[in-house]
Amino acid sequence: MTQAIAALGLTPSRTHLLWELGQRGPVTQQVLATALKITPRAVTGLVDALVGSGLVTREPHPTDRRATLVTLTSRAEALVSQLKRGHEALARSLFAPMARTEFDSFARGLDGVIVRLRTHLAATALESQRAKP
Amino acid sequence: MTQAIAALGLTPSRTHLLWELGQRGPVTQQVLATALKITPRAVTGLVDALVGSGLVTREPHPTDRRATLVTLTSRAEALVSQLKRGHEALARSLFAPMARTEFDSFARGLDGVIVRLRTHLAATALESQRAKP
DNA sequence: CCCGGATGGTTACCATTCTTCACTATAGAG
DNA sequence: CTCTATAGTGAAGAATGGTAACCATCCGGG
Repeated sequence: MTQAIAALGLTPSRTHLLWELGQRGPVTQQVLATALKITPRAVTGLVDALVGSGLVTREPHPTDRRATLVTLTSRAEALVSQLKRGHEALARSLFAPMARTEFDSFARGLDGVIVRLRTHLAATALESQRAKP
Repeated sequence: MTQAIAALGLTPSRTHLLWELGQRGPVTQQVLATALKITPRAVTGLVDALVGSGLVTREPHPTDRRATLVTLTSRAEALVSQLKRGHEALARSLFAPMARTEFDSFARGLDGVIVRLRTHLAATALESQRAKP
């Protein structure tokens, strides 16, 4: 993905933000911070850069004067839909050759692994929290 | 992995370098650059930091006076084997619950996906090379 | 109504990772 | 012995992300 992204003159993080914005429509930077799993401070920098590139605008929030709504420009919307098409094409070329039953059991296996990984991460996160205070 | 790594007072990149060094034994920085898929210049910085932490030493290459051999200290070796144990334990907890046949077909499916992904990457890499000159 | 705590965003500062370009020193082929 | 390729580094900078301090605004309980 990084290759295709760089070809469009974007960095991975900025693209990730555009992608989320494409999924959710205009949202506050807090929402973006949560979606991207970064701090609100980091969102500020990414939005600054994208505003500078004319891919995003900051609009005032209609009811909360503290917040800003980040919105895709039409240029960015075209770009995001191009990314989405590329993503779907890649996914198809990776998984289409698998037989249906083969794909299903593969997906089930992967689901199990992910569940166990999440469990493990939650457990170790609790441990480090207990180690701090 | 990043969590477990930080708990040992290491950064991800530096740990990756130690890991590779653990797999290969003493090697030149060129070899490390290739293994880590970064430029030789970046290796210099990582090795500098690890020398500062007493985890690695720079030894002169026996036959090539331009090159240096990067070597793990005993402290780093203990640390790497601890990482390896953690890695194996995690892998077991993720995959052990799968039945043998289930695991086999999962692994086969994953292999296929990876092969197709590599093919795709190679193709797009050629495209961007053709676009440059 | 208003006061105090919570929330949204930003300024300032720093660490990490990695890159490109220029340069030195050594190897090795012809 | 010269010419080129290779190993490593200095300088400068881009991108990503974090913490701490701070301001403006929101909102609920007195």
